[in-house]
Amino acid sequence: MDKILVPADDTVHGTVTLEDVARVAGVSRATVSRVVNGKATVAPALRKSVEKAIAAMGYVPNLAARSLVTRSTGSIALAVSDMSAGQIFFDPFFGRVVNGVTQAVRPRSVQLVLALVDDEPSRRQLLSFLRQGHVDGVILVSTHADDPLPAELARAKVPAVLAARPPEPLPLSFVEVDQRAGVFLAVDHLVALGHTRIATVTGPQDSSSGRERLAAFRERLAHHDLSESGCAEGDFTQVSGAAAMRTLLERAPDTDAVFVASDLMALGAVTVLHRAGRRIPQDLALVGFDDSSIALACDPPLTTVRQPVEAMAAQLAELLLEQIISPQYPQSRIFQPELIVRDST
Amino acid sequence: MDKILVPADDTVHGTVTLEDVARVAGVSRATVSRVVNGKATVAPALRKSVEKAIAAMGYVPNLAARSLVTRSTGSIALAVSDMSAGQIFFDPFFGRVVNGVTQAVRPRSVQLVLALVDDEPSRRQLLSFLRQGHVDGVILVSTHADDPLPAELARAKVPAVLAARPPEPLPLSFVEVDQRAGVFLAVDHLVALGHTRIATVTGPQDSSSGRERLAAFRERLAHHDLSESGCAEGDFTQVSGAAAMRTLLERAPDTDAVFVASDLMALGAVTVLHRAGRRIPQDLALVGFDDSSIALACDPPLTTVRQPVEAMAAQLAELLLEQIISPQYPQSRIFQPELIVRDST
DNA sequence: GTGAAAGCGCTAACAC
DNA sequence: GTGTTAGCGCTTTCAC
Repeated sequence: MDKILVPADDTVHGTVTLEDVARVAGVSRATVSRVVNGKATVAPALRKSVEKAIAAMGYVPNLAARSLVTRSTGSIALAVSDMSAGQIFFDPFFGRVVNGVTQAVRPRSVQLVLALVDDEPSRRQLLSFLRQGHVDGVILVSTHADDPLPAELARAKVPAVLAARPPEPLPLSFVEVDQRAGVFLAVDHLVALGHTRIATVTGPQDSSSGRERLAAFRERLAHHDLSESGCAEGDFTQVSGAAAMRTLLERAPDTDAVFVASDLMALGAVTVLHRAGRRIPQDLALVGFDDSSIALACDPPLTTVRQPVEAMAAQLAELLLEQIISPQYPQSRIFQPELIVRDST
Repeated sequence: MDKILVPADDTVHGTVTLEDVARVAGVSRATVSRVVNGKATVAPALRKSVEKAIAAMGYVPNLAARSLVTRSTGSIALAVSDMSAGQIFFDPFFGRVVNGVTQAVRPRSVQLVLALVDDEPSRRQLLSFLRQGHVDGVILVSTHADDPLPAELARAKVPAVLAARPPEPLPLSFVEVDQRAGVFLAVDHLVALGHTRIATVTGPQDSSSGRERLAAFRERLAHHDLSESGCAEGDFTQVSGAAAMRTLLERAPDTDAVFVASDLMALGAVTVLHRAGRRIPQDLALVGFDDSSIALACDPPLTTVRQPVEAMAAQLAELLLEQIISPQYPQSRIFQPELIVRDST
């Protein structure tokens, strides 16, 4: 009884139960539960005294107990599946995803569980974690095309949404940027500026975005009756961008413009260009992809194709949350990219 | 009964319970529980048949039920508290923290819940989340010195560890890099190179690391009988680093070396220097702090003070996990930084 | 070594 | 409107 004297702030969770509150407030557990969950059907007077008791006792509901009966946890997982998931945060792109998802779920008091998957054991661990029902669903950011995870999620019937179109059709909702339109924007811009010797630094060709961007690049060049001046593959890292640029400089020295498939790789390319004494954009123009914070870190600031990542991430959360509330047919949402012209072209 | 025929892969979590497994294996729930939790006291024959039933039925334990009785969840929170928590991932520093923590908890099958705190509501939300016991503890990365969160965590008696020394003494374990030693390394290096007109771009002075680095900078300069050539405050962002560098160039044009309190700010400074036609390191030498991936993104690659962030993050997880298993006296661990000499000095 | 039984704290019918 | 009651699926004494 003297628990009432204990200030709420000092209360260790789990000490005070619904039952305790009910006893003190002189009502039943059900009534307290109704008040806690904001159900309308409680007389103002009772509600008042329950609220008082709750405050006085520092009552905090036990999530495990609640979730045991409601079969929902109030949290979702954000899984990043990549061979080098540990390096993933070096690309500000992922920070934007985390941020977008966080902002979207916050008003609903949904928590985010972060899972980095970079090998077989960690994949199994994630799968079993999901099956144990510790989260209500999962947003999967999977970068390589042969990742078995999307298919496994579909089979496991875990509510899931993907941050990209799956390589093969899967009964899963996904969100994507119109890669093709984005690349067209970049190429058209370069062509309009009068460039004719256009090369590209591609993303890894075992990732769908890497592949799609390269295909679109070639398609658009052909559309303009141009052939590619050069092509070097990177893996979306800065170092690989630098290496690819060096290759290009060597193999196709007369290139006058380069479409680089990510801003981070473009940053690597910029450094190589500086060292080689090539001025940007006078000697060589550069267009990136993403419009992450890295685009502004380039010198000169990078012209790039903007993906509305935050909005896409929010949409991802949206789709998942809907899916969780009531199972529905998989849906997809395509976002349009935008060309951001800065000083590198 | 024909559940046995259902392939494990198709099993939706929650369908099969301990009880079901027990019935099929012809044992009691207690025995199944023992097998699942790897208790030794089970006859090999029974264990065998239980395992068979589990596999056949695709049984997955229900975490909520388990956690209701064990009062532990198998997950911890990583909370980032900052006015601009959303921007936090633009600094690769935080990626390293996430990565270090992830790697450390993975072998123990502990999950990571990410919480970004950037305003009053989100702070209250985190606090109540922690009190509800949905995680067993929290690692707090708090950047500003007047953050009430550390004290609140201590009062709430939530197992917690801090990624930096708290401004005022608190009964909480923490991990930190020896800021002073790191700055000394940087200053001594510059002095040894013959620089005498040394300025600094500081971190925000409402953050402890920002303050400590500035204080150490001045202390070490004095030790060498030097006075600072200039001082401009940034907020650890690239943009602020650029602005601060511009200020310095204007107010103290004869500066021949600058200690910049973070790599990201140094990146901003580099750009400004290029534009101003100052060569690095011939006209002006630059030393950063952190050794994040940004240091290599600089042109020239940045000499910087390396914080062993991954190791620190792992230690943080370690301390928290120990704390959770058995409450102990708060401990602190100090890590030694290291000077990484590259081409900017 | 194994099983029976008692809850963990909560929600949701269902009566009143 | 409000209380009573019956579990949710699991772990864990405590007998056997």
